[in-house]
Amino acid sequence: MTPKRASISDIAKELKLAVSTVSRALSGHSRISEATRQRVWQLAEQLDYQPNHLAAALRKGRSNTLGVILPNIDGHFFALVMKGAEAVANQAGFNVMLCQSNEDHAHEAKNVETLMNAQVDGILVSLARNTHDFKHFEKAKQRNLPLVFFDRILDGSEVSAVVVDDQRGGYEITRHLLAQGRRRIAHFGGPQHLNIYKDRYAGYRQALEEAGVPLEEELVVLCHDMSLDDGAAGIRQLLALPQPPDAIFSSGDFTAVGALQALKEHRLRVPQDVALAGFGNETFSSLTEPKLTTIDQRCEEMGGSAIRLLLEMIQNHAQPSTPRKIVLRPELLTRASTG
Amino acid sequence: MTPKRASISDIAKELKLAVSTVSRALSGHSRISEATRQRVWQLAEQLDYQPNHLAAALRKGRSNTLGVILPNIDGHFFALVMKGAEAVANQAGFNVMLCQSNEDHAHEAKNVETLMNAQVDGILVSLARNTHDFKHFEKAKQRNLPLVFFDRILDGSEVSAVVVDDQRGGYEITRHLLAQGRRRIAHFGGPQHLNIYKDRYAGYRQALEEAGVPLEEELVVLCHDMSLDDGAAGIRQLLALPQPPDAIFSSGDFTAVGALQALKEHRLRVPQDVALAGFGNETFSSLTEPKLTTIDQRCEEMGGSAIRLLLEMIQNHAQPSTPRKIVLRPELLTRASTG
DNA sequence: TTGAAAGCGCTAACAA
DNA sequence: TTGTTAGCGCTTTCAA
Repeated sequence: MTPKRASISDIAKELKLAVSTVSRALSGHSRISEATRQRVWQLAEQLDYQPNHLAAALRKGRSNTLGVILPNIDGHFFALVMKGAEAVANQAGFNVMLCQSNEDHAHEAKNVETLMNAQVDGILVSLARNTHDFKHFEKAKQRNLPLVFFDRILDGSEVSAVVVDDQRGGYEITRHLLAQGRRRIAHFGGPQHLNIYKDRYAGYRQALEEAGVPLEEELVVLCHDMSLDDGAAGIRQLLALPQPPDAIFSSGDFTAVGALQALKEHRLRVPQDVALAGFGNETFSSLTEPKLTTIDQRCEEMGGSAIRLLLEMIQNHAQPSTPRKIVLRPELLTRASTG
Repeated sequence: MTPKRASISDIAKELKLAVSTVSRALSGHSRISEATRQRVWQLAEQLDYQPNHLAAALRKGRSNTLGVILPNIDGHFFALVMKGAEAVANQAGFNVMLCQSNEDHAHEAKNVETLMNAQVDGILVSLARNTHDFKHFEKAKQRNLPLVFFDRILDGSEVSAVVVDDQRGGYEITRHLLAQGRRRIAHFGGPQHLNIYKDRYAGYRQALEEAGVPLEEELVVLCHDMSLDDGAAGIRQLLALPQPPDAIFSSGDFTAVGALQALKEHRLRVPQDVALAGFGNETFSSLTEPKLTTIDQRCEEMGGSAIRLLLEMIQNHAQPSTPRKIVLRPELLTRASTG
């Protein structure tokens, strides 16, 4: 029924050679006569030989496959990271196995196991929102399986990681608002156990402090899931203040857009009455009216760098090096929403 | 250095059993005494035994891995499809290997080969924009490797596929515009060699015809890549007409938003002066002002259905059934942009 | 119910 | 330069 695919031993038989010879000829080994190499390649082509990676992987103990665990794949950020990651991996001859944790700790733990069973040579991961510990990675670490985190990492864990300098992003965007003459700058922050949101908040505080503008607790709104609704709710809360803000830095673009819509409903003009900035450079951030000032996180670059780091660790597998951390510089995109 | 992971034979040795017995015990075989099953599982747990899928795959000739080829992974549609696909695959105990063709035919051909070498049990694919033939899938088909296409398919090819009823989508959205009293309805169409754009255009024509509204050639604008710019250019072209349209159905949301922006620049009100509808339900389509009427394509469902179909084909691998085509019903989302 | 043995397709050490 | 052989870890007959 199914035409049996040609194997190395088929070629060997046909050519009356040893399988090892054929294997060497195919893998471009040096100690092989030009004549046999030719014959082997020719027959391989003719039989449409396709190497069986599974067998090679089993034998070599390397699958040439990388695992990637993402909280989700819809959504701009992770999709772009994945794009960068896959490109670099493929270039290096590695396949990529994708798992989604669906923002769930338990699911994430299962993903790790799945990927280990699949014998991936390394794992790239961004943590689920409700992951607070490192337990489910310990097994992988014990096995000396290369592990790289990106974006959402666990503070204090001894692992390699690629992140964008979130604090700098928060700092630059706040400074930009200050430079526009704003003084009552509110902040929409995300869950503070996640490094990214903590750092963005820290950047905000740093900029204020440097400018000698006191931090007003009442202007800081911590959101749950950085949704549109969070933004609208935040606006309601802020407008109820005796002295509302004249600018808002939101740690996420969705929340910023939610805020934008709410502000419009309250007949407040952006940026004249309130300047508004987001974070993340989502697709839609350049489609709102006014267009949203935001921070670009170098998503593709992040994915690419992370995979490169992972590949490096796989190559140097012998000596488990000390964890490395790559910090990318975020890019401030000033647009109409901040005047 | 790396702690060697426990294998079946390790367990066998320790327990003085045959590897075959241990294998059966672990895989829940029936003909096994309860006592040994217990002993085996206990030791497996203790040694933290993790099955080596590679070895099992090699032996069984099934890798429990599916390949997915997408034109790209950024962008709402494919990301959501992937989400649905991955979820269903995982549920069924399959891993997913992701490849991006980057909208390039040659790259796509290479992806097919890569996945075949990786011994995937089936491939799910949506065609690159510049793919016009089926050659690079022939090899897979000859090998009887289950193949499912989705969304972007090749007309006339004998393969299983999951698509959304694009014609119905175009039809419903045009009927909706007609119901709003619009009569000069323009259309932004995409590359007509792609089934999706051809069908949306066909739905448009069908609705006009049924309503007895003649098709005006001058109101049909064919775009290259359905970008924002295409939308803006389209508007310029349409507004130069002696009699501009009172409604526009764009085959894509991006183009629709480009049109929206251009219309605003020309001080035309949406929907009062021109009603505007897109296609695809991109995230941003509900964030524009006014919100965009559009068509939801059931992305996640499409991915899930496609994988289910693929799994079915893998199960029934013995008798290669006739190709099946699943057609999902699109959902019209009427929002403010059409009044 | 358990065991022995073969083999999936490939690579790599050792021998010739 | 080529061949022989062992074995990666697992499943699956066949035999006991």
